[in-house]
Amino acid sequence: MRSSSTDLAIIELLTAQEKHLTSLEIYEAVRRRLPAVNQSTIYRSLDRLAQLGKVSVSDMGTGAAVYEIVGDHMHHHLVCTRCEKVITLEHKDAANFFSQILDKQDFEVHTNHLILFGLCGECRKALEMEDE
Amino acid sequence: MRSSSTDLAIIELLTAQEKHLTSLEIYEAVRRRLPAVNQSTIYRSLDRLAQLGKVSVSDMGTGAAVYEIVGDHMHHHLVCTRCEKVITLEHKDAANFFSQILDKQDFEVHTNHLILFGLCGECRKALEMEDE
DNA sequence: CTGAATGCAAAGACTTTGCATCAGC
DNA sequence: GCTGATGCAAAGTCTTTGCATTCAG
Repeated sequence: MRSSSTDLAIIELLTAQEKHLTSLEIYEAVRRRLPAVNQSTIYRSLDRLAQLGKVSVSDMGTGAAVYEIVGDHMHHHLVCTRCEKVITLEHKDAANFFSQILDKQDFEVHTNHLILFGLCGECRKALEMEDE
Repeated sequence: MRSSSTDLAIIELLTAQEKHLTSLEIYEAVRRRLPAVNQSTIYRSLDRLAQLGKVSVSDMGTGAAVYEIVGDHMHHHLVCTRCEKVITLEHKDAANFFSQILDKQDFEVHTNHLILFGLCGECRKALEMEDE
């Protein structure tokens, strides 16, 4: 049916990719398959998919939201603010932290896609060199 | 000196408040003291203060960034997505998580103001009632 | 005088919305 | 025909930028 053509294209795109994409990146990629697609359709489709819990939306503070498929294997991202590298953090490494919060603060964290900014090892070393 | 009048007004405002404010809220509050102040001045001032590490900027996914004073006592926020309540999470409760990431992933988290979304205890109970 | 901060208005980036149209049931 | 998805264009929101002006030192 027509209703799912855009949704489907997005789902397949995000499933094939393993990283988060901006709406613009998604728009450009989907347009290769559906040349007539409009950007507002992408936004509407993404909203729908987010509502259904099929994609996650995060704001990385860059002005543009990023979208990612919600798979069975939940994970988070460590973003290096110097080299922009994105490192995956397995959910199990955060699960303990989240359950501690539930115990101590009686608060159930729902964030299904945590993004932490900082410095990766290489950039830390590079910065140390610079300081000398 | 003139250079600090806006900066100072913002610092004092954010110090008096204990929560994060949007640039618009800051603009409107500062305008009560400095009626002629321009919104772009607020943005430039906030940039400056963020650069100096005096305020933290976070994106709560609402489209508008929120700003908060960086005090000596670092903390994070748990935001209930149902009742909008904001709970403070002491940094020491997150420090362990961050140092684990440093050990395991060789990544130094710089996020000085983490915002986690989820459900507070009251809302969890309320939702359980609804389900019955 | 010089450099930094400001006001103002315009531009920019990202996203949403109103309305007519179109596909599928 | 009805319902939901789409295209198109306009508007909206938040933020940035260029340029002339103003202030402090």
